[in-house]
Amino acid sequence: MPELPEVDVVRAGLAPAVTGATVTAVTVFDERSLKRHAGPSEDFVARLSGATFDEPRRRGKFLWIPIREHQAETTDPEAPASEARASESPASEALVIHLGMSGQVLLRDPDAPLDRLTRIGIAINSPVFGRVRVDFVDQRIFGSMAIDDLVQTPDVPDESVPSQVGHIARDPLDPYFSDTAFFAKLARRNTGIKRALLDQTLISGIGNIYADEALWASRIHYDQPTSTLSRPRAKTLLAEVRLVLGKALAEGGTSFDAQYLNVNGESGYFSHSLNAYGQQGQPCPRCGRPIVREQFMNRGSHFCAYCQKVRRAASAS
DNA sequence: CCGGACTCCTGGTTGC
DNA sequence: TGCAACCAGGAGTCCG
Repeated sequence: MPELPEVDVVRAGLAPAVTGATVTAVTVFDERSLKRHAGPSEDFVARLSGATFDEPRRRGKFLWIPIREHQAETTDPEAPASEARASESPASEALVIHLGMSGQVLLRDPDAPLDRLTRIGIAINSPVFGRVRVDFVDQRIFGSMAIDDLVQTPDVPDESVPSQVGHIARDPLDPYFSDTAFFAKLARRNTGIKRALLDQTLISGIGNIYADEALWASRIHYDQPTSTLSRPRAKTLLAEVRLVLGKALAEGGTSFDAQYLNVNGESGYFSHSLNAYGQQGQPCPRCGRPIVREQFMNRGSHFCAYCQKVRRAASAS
């Protein structure tokens, strides 16, 4: 399941191909992949056709490509075409991409056969790559594409995000992420730490895999109450989160397959380096006792029952 | 505010 | 061999 590193590999892989590219054709093969688009597929196609893309952006697991300008007929017949043509006007809309559980974005030769699970195909004319196809492939259809309005963020000038991303917190690799604000929110919360790590409105980009990995590295039990985490332990956890995300990012970047122009949402896993996730029954790399798997939050939690125990708050009796 | 249940969804795997 | 049941969970919603 793509988390921040995988999504960022996709962003980085898309950037050289789509930046400055113009959309020449859009095909929606499965409307269910437009579940985050507020409108019918015809509207999606109309708003995307003729669009010119800006550099792709990311927050947490959300990815979007700002639309620099639009050369298709405006949907509002009253609007004078010349007014919307101001060359330096900031993008007001974006193509929003969420990979969900199984989404992939593939850059393909225009004549390449369609993957069986392609849900949306976008043909573009790229200044660098020429004519290519941007295929959205998604087996389980938890992912989606959408055209959404960009809205100014409240805390950083000249920064905007799609309206549907507005509630998503900054991710720990975002330069404007506030560590102290994060610690303060953790202390105020009355919930378990893994729940908090997976709460995209508190800290974004972390999914089940990297939550388990960061908790293992920090020797923290998934259900440790956030309010009982000491500041040093919370700092350690955040540092381990950044470490595990950064490491995956580095490995994902290197596994990028340039020959296929294949921007693959699942290519970034550093499966060789997993210490806890999916390692049930395997010895804990630290103490040798078996990693266990428990059902938690409707998903698997992998941890070392010896290294990672719920600790009482220091003030408790 | 919190947590649990439920929804979306299907290909690959497992089990009979 | 064949088919059904099961499994993976990101994110949103609803309810108690």
